[in-house]
Amino acid sequence: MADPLRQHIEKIVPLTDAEFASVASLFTTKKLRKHQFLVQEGETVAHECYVLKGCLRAYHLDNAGKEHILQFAMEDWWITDFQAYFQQTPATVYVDCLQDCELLCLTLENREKLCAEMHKMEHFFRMKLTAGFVALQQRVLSSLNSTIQQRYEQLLASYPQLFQRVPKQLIAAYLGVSRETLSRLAK
Amino acid sequence: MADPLRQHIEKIVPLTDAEFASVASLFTTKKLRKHQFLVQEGETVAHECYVLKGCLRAYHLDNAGKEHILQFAMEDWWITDFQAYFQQTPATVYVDCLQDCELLCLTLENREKLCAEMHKMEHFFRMKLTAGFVALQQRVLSSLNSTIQQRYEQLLASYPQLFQRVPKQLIAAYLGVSRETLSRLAK
DNA sequence: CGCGCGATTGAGTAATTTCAAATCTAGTGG
DNA sequence: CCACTAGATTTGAAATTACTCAATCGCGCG
Repeated sequence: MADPLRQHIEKIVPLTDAEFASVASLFTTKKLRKHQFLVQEGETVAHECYVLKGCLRAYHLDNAGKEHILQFAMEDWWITDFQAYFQQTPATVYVDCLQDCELLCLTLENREKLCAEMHKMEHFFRMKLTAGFVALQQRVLSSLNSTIQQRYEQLLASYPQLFQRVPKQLIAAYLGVSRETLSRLAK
Repeated sequence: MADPLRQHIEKIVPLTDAEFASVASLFTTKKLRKHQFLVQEGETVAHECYVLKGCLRAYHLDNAGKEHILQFAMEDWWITDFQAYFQQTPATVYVDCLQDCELLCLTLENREKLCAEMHKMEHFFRMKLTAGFVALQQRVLSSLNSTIQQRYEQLLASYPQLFQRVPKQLIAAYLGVSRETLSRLAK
């Protein structure tokens, strides 16, 4: 049978059945409906979550009440307020569901336990972070050197599924332009 | 005696003398003068570098000939074209010296060897990546929700030494505004 | 002294935002 | 099946902001 988490991990490190069982035992499942919050500003953040099903976003609410989207997550992605999670500080962003979701949740304590006890899993998380780091650098770079038009097209080319699942105004809040401007660019 | 690299690593994991010796043996030193390149676009990237002395920047040159600065690095920081280094693809950015520099260089092969053979070092690199990931998310967020004025002030507050060492036009190229606009904001 | 680099200033231009209104779309209940 | 509604998208026009281009200023160094 296909276990998405196992497949996800085994893209990077092979696991025996026993190893995977002990990994999986540290996750808890969570189901949330559309519009429910996984994280709210000011809360402590207990988990990072692997998305089995659904679509979420992490966003910051500024003083003027505008939402700025830091990250989307769909199946096979991870999401939380990573700063608050890793540093165990109060959340500065909201994470909510854009669709009904099923998640696998891991506490920081269990994450560190996994890393300490299974070298393979520390390797896995390091590889995931490496990819995430590079992706974020590319995002910073594209915000510096690309037009909004180009960034819109790159996003569309990279994640076409995203455009089927979320309204365009959220794409605008991710790219950092007003929905009106995005609408005019998409022509 | 103070070995900066050892102190840097031991902020995260303690090492015996023998362990540090085997870590250190995998680094090579490199000295570069101001204006010399550590990485040029199109090259393969052999090393990531820990900065012992000096100041560097990683920047992208766009079609119009404008420079967009992805990262600065000073003493106790790491720099390279991380995408090209980790993925072993041709460099897309330039890295050059803003001052005379002394670097400790590590190949990807040796990095992976260290991680495979010393669990402690894989932990070290994972922790560094975690911090880097969070810092990049914060940079993305601040580019979405803060004015240039605020980002300038935050940068000044976080890295006052940077402003002593690099011309303001490079700060502008890092923040993503023209030097004229930055000059007007700094009042 | 004069050169070169960096920083500043001014004026005109281009792009994006804001605000308001109109239009479109999907889901709901009758 | 149709009307209604809420949310999403589009359009228009004015206001704001940053950009470009050009000129000037300031300063350290040969």
